[in-house]
Amino acid sequence: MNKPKYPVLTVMKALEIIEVLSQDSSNRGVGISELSRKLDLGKSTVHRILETLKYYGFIDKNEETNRYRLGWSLYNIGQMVPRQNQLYNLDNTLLIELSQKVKETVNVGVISGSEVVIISKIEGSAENLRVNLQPGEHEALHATALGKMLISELPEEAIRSMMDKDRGRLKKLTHNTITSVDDLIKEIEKTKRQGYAVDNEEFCIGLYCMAMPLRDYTGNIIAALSVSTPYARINETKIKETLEDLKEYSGKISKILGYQGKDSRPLP
Amino acid sequence: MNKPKYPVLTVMKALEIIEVLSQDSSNRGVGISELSRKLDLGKSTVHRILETLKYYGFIDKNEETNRYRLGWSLYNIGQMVPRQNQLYNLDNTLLIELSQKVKETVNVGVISGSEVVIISKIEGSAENLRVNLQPGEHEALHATALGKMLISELPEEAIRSMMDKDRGRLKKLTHNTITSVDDLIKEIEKTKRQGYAVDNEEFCIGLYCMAMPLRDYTGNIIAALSVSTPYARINETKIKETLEDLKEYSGKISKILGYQGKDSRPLP
DNA sequence: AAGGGGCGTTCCGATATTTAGAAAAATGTT
DNA sequence: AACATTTTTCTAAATATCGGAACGCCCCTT
Repeated sequence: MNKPKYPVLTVMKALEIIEVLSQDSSNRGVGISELSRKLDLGKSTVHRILETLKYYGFIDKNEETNRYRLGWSLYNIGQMVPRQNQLYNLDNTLLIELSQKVKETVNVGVISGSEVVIISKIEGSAENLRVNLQPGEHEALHATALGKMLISELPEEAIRSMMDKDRGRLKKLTHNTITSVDDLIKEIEKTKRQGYAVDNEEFCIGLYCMAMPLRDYTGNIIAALSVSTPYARINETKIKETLEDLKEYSGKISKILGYQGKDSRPLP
Repeated sequence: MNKPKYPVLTVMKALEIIEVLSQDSSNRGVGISELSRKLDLGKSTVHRILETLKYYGFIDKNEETNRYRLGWSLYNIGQMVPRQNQLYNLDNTLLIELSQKVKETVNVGVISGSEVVIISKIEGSAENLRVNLQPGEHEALHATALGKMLISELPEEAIRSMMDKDRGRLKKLTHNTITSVDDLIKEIEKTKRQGYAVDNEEFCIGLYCMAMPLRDYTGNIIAALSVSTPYARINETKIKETLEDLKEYSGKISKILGYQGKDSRPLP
């Protein structure tokens, strides 16, 4: 991010103090002089800011040791962040943008039981040929790109137990549907390797789908984002472009959901 | 808490902005004009502060809607708070203080499996007669004040299943030990009502203990604090005084651990 | 299409606030 | 007990903040 045009220096100092305190691994707290040295500020300045932060509960002062550490209001406020940035609160702006870019239908789905549920759908702009999945609809995990993506990071055993098999076979929806659990496991392996899932007329004849994961602040896949295209419009370059776009937007949305990199789960 | 003597007004404004954002239940974010009205600040002022906060990731701006909400650094920093204030990082100052006040041995214990583990011990100053429990030692839950306190808020079923019974009886350590699970349940009820637990020569002849809960930021009992006294030194007034002191210090420590009152778990 | 209201953003001069430093008080160390 | 280090108080100088005014933008109404 670029610097603000008119930064408020005093606020910056306060935030930097908070940052230093948050990096304190000694767990003993940090003293005024230490902060003053680290941030190159006058001791009295640091003192004044610390007292102000303390008044709001953002930091605590240990009266015995005269050291400061993070306070519980920061914890409480921090807890509000995921709640304000949940998937269901997301506005559709990004989805609409993506759908306009790829000119196809865009879906967001989550796992519910052993099915995918569509929680958002933006219709593609190419209007004559499109799929009609409505938000709230449940679909099979094994036959959709969303589904494959959603289960891709579950342990193999969990996947096996989720599949409600009909005499050991998965429900066949088209001639392309993967019906053997072992094959599905292999497909999931491939999905994991590639980082995206494909449904090549496995759910519905004439429909090609690609999906990528949406991760939240824990780093887990909590939803998936897909682009559904009529098979007729599919070709090498379109696939490549769509995957690029999917990557961009799944990344953007994950960022809003708090995903911060490859392995964002806080250490124990 | 009392106001700082020399508050930094600019920082206060920034913190108040954060507080207002954290109270936003619309999940749509808050705009500049709204903040400006709520906090009675100039729009440009709010704008400048928001941009500064954004630069540090403390808040996020939705470029589509021009609204601001809490940012993920606040979440990350918030996550550091419990880690910096864990029970195990607690300095012993308060325990030492308490032990000097009551002139007896003070213990802190947690549940491990179906036993109490002593994680801190401060020896009493009255030196000739004292108990010798070392930190790390495991003791029975049903025969100690710490143990009773620790299980006091568990569901009855959990307590029953924790008690490893010897033919339906609890291990008898002294003639006072509670050996029937039903009696223990009744004792736990009493403990809950009183808010403190007692071990009246149930663990060891000649030893009287009182314990109170240590709660963390979730409001749960994560540890217990006890005072152990040789039976010989026990009398009505001493019990009363000790309970007062235990109350004061268990409160103080719980506060450090983030406990914020009767029901501190943040609302949904 | 034009006008009006709301909003966010830029910029600037007045001035109120912050700042550093010095010094006092408190704390800890030799 | 004297010293060294830290925190806290206080003040005068100056800097950085503030709100107002103006601009541009978007949306809604007329």
